[in-house]
Parts: sequence; C-alpha cells; structure tokens
Amino acid sequence: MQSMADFKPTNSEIAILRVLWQRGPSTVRDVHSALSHERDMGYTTVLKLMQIMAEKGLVVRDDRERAHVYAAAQAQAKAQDSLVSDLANKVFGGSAMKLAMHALNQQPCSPEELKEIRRMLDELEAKK
Amino acid sequence: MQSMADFKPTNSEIAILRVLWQRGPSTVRDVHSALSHERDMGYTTVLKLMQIMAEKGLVVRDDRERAHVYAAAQAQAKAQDSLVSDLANKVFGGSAMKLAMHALNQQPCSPEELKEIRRMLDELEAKK
DNA sequence: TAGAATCTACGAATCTTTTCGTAATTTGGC
DNA sequence: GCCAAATTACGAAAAGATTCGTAGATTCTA
Repeated sequence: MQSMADFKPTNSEIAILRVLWQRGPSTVRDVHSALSHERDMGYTTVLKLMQIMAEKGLVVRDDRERAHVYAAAQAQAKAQDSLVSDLANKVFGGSAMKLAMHALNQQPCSPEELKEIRRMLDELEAKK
Repeated sequence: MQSMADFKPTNSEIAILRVLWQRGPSTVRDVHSALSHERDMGYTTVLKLMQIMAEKGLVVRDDRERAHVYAAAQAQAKAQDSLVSDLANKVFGGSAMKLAMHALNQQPCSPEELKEIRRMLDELEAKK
C-alpha cells in the first residue's frame, strides 16, 4: 500500500489531469485543444507541463508514436480522494466529515441528490 | 456584498490562518510558537508572511502595541466554504455534493457523526 | 522531392511563494 | 543609564510554478 503523500499536483496540473480523465489517453494537442476553451495557454506551455508531469510521475507517457500519448497515472477517484483528504487536513483539522458538511450546506442539493446521499449513509452504516 | 473570488491563501498562509482561528488575535511570536510544533520555520519567516498577508487583506493588524496583533480577516467558516468551493470547481466539476460523497466515503464516521449528517440533511430538506 | 505543418526537447524568462539575514528600534531588568 | 532581549522593516536569495521562443526532427501534401 503506497502512501501517496506526495501526490500534490499544482493547479495547472490538475487542469491537465481533468482533461486526461475525461478524454482518456491523449496527445498534447488533444489536451491543448480541450483546455483552450477555458484557458489561454500556448501549445508548448502545455507540452512542457506534461513533460514535467511525466517526470513527476503524475502521468505516464507512451512514446511509440511520434505524437506521444499521455495518460493520468492515477484513477480520478483516487486522486480526488487525495485532494479531499489534503483539504480536510489543511482546513478541517483532518475531519473529512466536517468538510462534507460544509460542502453540503453551501450548495443547494436536488431531492434526488439528497436521496443519493442518504442511500450512501445507509450503506456506510450497514458496513459497520 | 463582496465576491471574495480572490480569497486564495497559499499553504503557508492557511497554516497561519489556522492558528489565528484557533487562538484568536495573536502576535507573530504566538503564531510562530504554535507553528513550531509542526513546522520548522524561522521567526522572521512567519513575520514576513504575516506582513504580506496583511497587505493582501487576509489578516488585519493592530499595531497599537509594540508587538502587533494580527487577526484573521475572514471568519473560519467563510474561508472554509471558499476553499471547499474552490476544490469542488477544480476537481469535481463544480459539484459540492460529489465532493461531500468522496469525503464521507473515505473516512469512517462514528454513529454520532452519521446521525449529525442525517439531521443536517433533514434540515436541508425542510428548508426547501 | 520540396516545402509546409507538426511534433518534441530544452533553455530561459517571469512570476509567485517561501525563506532568512541584517539593521534599526523599543522594551525590560539590573 | 546600560545592556540584553524582543520586535518590526526590508532586501534579497532560493525554490517552485508558469510561460513561451527557438531549434531540430519527422511527417504530410502537392
């Protein structure tokens, strides 16, 4: 079991990971196109960032083709958990529950969403 | 009503805010002492950070005494909300509920905590 | 096959964050 | 009053994150 204490993507890196999670393995051009809708970044800027991410192990690179194909090294859910737990530690004294309560309180939920959460709580309780 | 879209403390700044929220208005020495248990930071490093935070408006400074007294400019709950919403936007497509579900799933909750959450959900539903 | 387009590599500039040393000032103890 | 201790101000170095230009290689197209 790896600790993953070193999974700390920067904001730009998160933006890139988001694209990779959504699109699956992608080239620099793919990512650049996807990001260009929201961000104003040069092509080589994205390239450089992705090269650095490969060095850091945030992404894996397949360079069999001329246009290298990058994929997120971590599953989205796992990465999300790391980031949630990081925030819990930084600003909620380590309590993920407090974090959850703030999240639920600050954004209106639809009745379906509320139901979904209750269902999840039931499961949690059952698993106990 | 201020938008607060610019409330983006860095990690060190969050560590300092945490102390100010916990202790209330504090001097640089207070904060440095509190942080020294977990971090290895020089006194003037903390001082400089807090001066910068005052410039940015993250803290307010009372300089009537020789040892200036700093206080967090935002209530803890408000700041927590900003950071939660920021994370939701960055990695959960803006959905605070998804964030909450990840938080609840990844850390075991006590029965009391589960009850507390259900109570909160009831309130949310009632308020609708 | 020549030229245009596309790609990677990489150095370097810039900007932000974090760090701390030094100087100057004030306070407190003796 | 004097000296040691504590404080602020501030410059600047170090480290980290972001940006992009240019060079060189490969591929595509006419």
